[in-house]
Amino acid sequence: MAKSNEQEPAQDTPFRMHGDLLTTTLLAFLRNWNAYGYQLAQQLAEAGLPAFDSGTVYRTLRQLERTGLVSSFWDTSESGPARRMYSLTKAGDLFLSSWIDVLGKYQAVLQKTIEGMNPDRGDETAKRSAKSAQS
Amino acid sequence: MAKSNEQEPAQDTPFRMHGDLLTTTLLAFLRNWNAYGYQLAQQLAEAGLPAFDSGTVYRTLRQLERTGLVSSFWDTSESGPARRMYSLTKAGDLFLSSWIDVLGKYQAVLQKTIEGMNPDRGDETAKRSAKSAQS
DNA sequence: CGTTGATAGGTGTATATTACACATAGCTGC
DNA sequence: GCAGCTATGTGTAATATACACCTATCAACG
Repeated sequence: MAKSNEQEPAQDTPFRMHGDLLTTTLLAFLRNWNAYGYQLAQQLAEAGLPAFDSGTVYRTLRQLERTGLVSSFWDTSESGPARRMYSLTKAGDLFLSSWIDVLGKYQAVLQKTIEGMNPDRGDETAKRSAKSAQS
Repeated sequence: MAKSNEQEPAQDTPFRMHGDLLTTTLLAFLRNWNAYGYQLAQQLAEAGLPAFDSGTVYRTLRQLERTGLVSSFWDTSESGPARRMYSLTKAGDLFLSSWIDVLGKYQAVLQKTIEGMNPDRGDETAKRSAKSAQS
């Protein structure tokens, strides 16, 4: 007993590669310039982020609009298909700011993990089980 | 026309505060030490991250186990209710590493947003609409 | 004119994830 | 016994996502 079944290769990694990161990143882009969905989807790809489904991008933008974080209007000034131009609202800006804070906290936690956070030198070979002596 | 309906206060912010961040953070904690669910949920809270539902934490851990990123065994060495002790598998370690890279990219994007990425000085008052002259 | 291809914005749906409420069980103190 | 903390779960409704698919505009080509 007390045997951990190590190393069985992960079946298929059924993880969503995204989460609120899509929402946050879209708002971030819109903080600098107004843009339309097709363009945002491209910027996402160019930024080296994992590929997003364009349908998801469009749907997410509409949802952001429903909740008041962005606003949009049809732009027919250019030739070609009409574009729905989005811009960040004040509420969206506030939301983004708070989310950037949260993201920073996650980053801090992960950063500590990478560096090996224990001041008493983390002994790699003998992983401590739990934080033994504490409280 | 072409009027954007600004400032309508967001209805209720129906956003999940988490995403794969929970998965990633759990794996990150397990990289340093083995732990059980209750403990991990506490560490999450102590790290200043937005509160997680404990049920979600437990469910996520089981799911991580199903996919082979962590392994577990019942620990009855201490008094009190039995604990399911988790540890990171090799697959989990690899997965975590790649995810930290991805997270870094998101951070980079958001960071640029904060700093005001345009070298030509972003004029706050006159937000450029789209990346006008380009291509 | 017809068709192809790029641009642009969607929808339907099956599956996955999550928050919320609630359930179970061990153990301690009274 | 029983209240309360520890510890781990489940049921379910709401939400989110990937994948496949659809519509429409416009430019170029023959």
